[in-house]
This record gives sequence, C-alpha cells and structure tokens, in this order.
Amino acid sequence: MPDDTTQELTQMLQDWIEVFMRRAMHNVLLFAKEHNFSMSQISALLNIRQRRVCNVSNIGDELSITSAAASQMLEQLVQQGVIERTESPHDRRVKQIALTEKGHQMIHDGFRARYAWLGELAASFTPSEQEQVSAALRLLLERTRRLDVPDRG
Amino acid sequence: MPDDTTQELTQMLQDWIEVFMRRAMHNVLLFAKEHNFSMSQISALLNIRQRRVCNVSNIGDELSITSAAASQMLEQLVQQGVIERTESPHDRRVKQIALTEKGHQMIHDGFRARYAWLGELAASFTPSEQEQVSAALRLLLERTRRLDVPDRG
DNA sequence: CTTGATATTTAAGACAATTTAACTATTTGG
DNA sequence: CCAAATAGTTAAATTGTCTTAAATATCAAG
Repeated sequence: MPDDTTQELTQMLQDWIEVFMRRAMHNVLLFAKEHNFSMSQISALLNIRQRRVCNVSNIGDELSITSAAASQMLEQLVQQGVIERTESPHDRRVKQIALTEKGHQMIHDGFRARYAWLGELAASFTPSEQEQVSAALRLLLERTRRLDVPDRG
Repeated sequence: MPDDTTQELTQMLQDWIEVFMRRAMHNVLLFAKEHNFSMSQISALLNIRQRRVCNVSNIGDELSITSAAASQMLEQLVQQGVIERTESPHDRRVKQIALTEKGHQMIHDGFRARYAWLGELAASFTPSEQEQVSAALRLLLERTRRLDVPDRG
C-alpha cells in the first residue's frame, strides 16, 4: 500500500498527463496532416529517433502490425527522405533503419513550432518558481529515462 | 528575449514532453486497438470529455475532417454506447454530444490501467522529493489549465 | 552442401476512414 | 411567409493502411 505522498504524486502525474494528452493529440494530428504522415508513421519516427537505429520488424512489433505492413510503411518514409535503410554489416538479411538529417530536422522543427506554448507557460512563472519547477522536472526526467532502459545501463 | 531560467525551464518541459510522448503514443495505440477505436475516435473522445458537451461540427473542426465524416464517426461511438447524441433545446438542427457514464468509465479505467508506471515512478522518489515534485506539478497544472480557458474565466 | 529458419519485400485483396454530393430539417432575416 | 443559410445525415466513390500469401536472400546447423 503506497503512502500518502506517493499517492498524491501519482495523482498529480495522472492529472498532468490528462491535461497534456489532449494538447498532444491535437498537435500530433495537425503535424501528421501537415506532413502527410499516418499515425503509424509518426509513431515509427518517434521510435526510430529514440532507438537511433533499428530494423524493420522492431517497428512492426512496436506498432503491433505485421512486418510486411512495416516494410511498406517505412518505404514511404524512405521515399520522403526522412529515414534511410541500409544493409546491416553483421547480417545481410536485416535492414538498419535510421533518421536522415532531414528527418531529424523535421521532427526537431515540428517540436519547436508545436510547443511554442511551453515557452509561454515557462515565462508565466516567477524566476524562483521556474527554478523550482526545473529542478522537479530534472528529477522526473532522470527517473523516467531510467525506466526506458531497464537493464544493462 | 527570454531570460536564462525561462529558457532552461522551456527546454526542460520540451525534454519531458519528448520522453513522455513516446510512451503516450504507444499507450494510446494499444488502447485504440484494444477497444477498436480509430485515432480520430480517441481524439474525439478526449475532446468531448474536456468540453463536457459539444456538437458534431465542433468535432469535425477539431480533427480537421468534414462534418459528414464526423457524423459517421460519432455514429459508431453512439452504437458502442460511449457517447450520447441529443437534440439541442435551443436549436433543433444541432445535436449535443456528450459522454455516457460508460464512456466516462472507460476513459477513466483506461488511464488508470495504462499509467500504472506513473505509480512506480512516484514511488521511486524519497518523500521529500515527492513533495517537491508534487508542488511543481501543481504549479504547472494550474497555469496550463489557465491556458486552456483563455477568456471568460 | 543441404535443410530449415529468419528478415524483408512484393502483389492482391479486404477493410476502414474520409470526401463529395445530394438531401432533410430548422433557423434567421427580410 | 419566403429565401438563404446552417446543422446534420446518408450513399457512393475514393483513398490508404493492413493482412495474407508467395517469393527472395541470407544465415545457422548438421
């Protein structure tokens, strides 16, 4: 049974995510429409970005689609020049997928443009509040990233 | 030109959102698959939940689809019993859309189940850290909600 | 070298979401 | 009361994504 402060923080995190989720969904839908990406492709791009490099079936597994579907979807991303597909030097059956410079740039710009409101939000705090919130987010980030890489540091 | 602490906080928020976004996308895709909802439907449900009540074209505008498409999509949600569609008393042309009790429950349960990792995350902090992070999130929430309702309080 | 398994690709078809166009019902403004 | 505008629905056609099935290429093991 979690104690009071744990419960309160959990609730706080859930509230924050609910509020943020709507904005995120809206932004993602707009970004997708603007760049002619499907939702799967957006999700794939975010994944590739995180992993830096992966293969076709990784993406299929992640999105719960067949690797045939993943292959077709990734082909479109290659055509658009946002990812590159190279033969793995270790196993010539597998194709290594990675973002191109253009792909990196597009995602980066997308985030910057889409989250201008974060700048507004940040500026609405007093300097001391800003430091307090920054410190808290730093803690959160560090722990969350630890969850992303469960083993082998 | 924003000052240093504003910039740092903005960067922190962006980093947090990037990390969170991947997890959110993954969770949303799973939730959609599980309940047989399209991405549009998920987004519609979140919107209806926020607005409490709205009409068909509101949803169309929000998702950037025609109201014909919105009408068809909402019809499915009615069939599944998660929203209800009633005639507006003020203007009999418009239909008021709102979540049913079942719809509320489903979204609530979905959040709770999907974000169990937030409990883990919360528990990984010391009590004093928990209070620090809670306080920061409370600040963030309050300001963000203020952005959601720009005018007429 | 041969057999079986794995990674990916391709083509064909199924299915779902969206648009277009036509239509009904209702309101608004002269 | 009438004409134009608005909100929503329906059907047909379009589009795009996914699955299935078959094929290719490579690896791993005997």
